[in-house]
Amino acid sequence: MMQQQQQQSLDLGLSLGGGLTSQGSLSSSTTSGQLSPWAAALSSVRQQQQADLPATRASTSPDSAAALSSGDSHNNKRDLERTGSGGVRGGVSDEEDGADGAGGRKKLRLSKDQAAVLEECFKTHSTLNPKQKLALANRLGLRPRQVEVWFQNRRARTKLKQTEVDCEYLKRWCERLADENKRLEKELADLRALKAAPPAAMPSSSAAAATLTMCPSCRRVAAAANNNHHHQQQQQCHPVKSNNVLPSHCQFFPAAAVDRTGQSTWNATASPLVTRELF
DNA sequence: TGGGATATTCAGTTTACTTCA
DNA sequence: CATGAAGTAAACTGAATATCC
Repeated sequence: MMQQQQQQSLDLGLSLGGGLTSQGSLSSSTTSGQLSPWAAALSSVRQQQQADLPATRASTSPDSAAALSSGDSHNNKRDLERTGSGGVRGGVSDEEDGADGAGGRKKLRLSKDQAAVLEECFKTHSTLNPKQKLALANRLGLRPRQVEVWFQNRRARTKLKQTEVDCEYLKRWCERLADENKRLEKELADLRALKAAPPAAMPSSSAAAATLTMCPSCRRVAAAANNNHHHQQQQQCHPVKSNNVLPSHCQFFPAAAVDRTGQSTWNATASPLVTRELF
């Protein structure tokens, strides 16, 4: 038995799921010392092997408690099997041993403590291996299947939130591109107007060309003669290299799109979630 | 190497329950 | 207080995929 427990403690925390590894906000906070949820789960396994009814069960719904009290070994054995795609419709498959004879699917509402523990564990690992699942279930007085379902739904919620963040990012990026497009069209119109200017204003075509300047960095062309170009208005296109950040108009596909460090060009409203690789 | 069995995850859906007007 | 709509989350289904034998 002790060997099994030691093996469990070795196994726990070693199966980081690959499903959401791109979501650094969930895993980045993890440090080597943050396996306490699993350690606690393990210790609870040891405790509950000696105690039949853990206190946390009082907070679970009647059907859950009934299912548990109706015979843990039976339930655990069944839960180790998958309910599977061929499972009985309506959730009766989980309750068929007398927990809810009426046949209707009763829904458990997790207590705050249970939810907190699950959240804590989810921060550490977004997926569970079977031993982790069992340990958590024992600690919380839930069935392994319930823990498994909770993690599935939690992953789905996380993904949904991340999708919302991505959508917001794309929306803002689209707005920026539209602005940039508008500006370029205006610039093109200016150039065409300049080219079509009457010779009276321009003594020669070479003289006209001489009045055109180009920013060496952004390669934007403008007439130096008039002060309309932003280079004159802003003194310089890229005035001071204070922060090594290119101006926005030079960032058609900004580093933010592939930068996972959060250096987004629109991070003024930095989201709590991570900007994903979008391109 | 191909195929069946099994396990796991995910996307989508259903449904019990809660909240609020 | 009763009620129905809307929202939330637990639970389910089926498909895809990986691994083992």
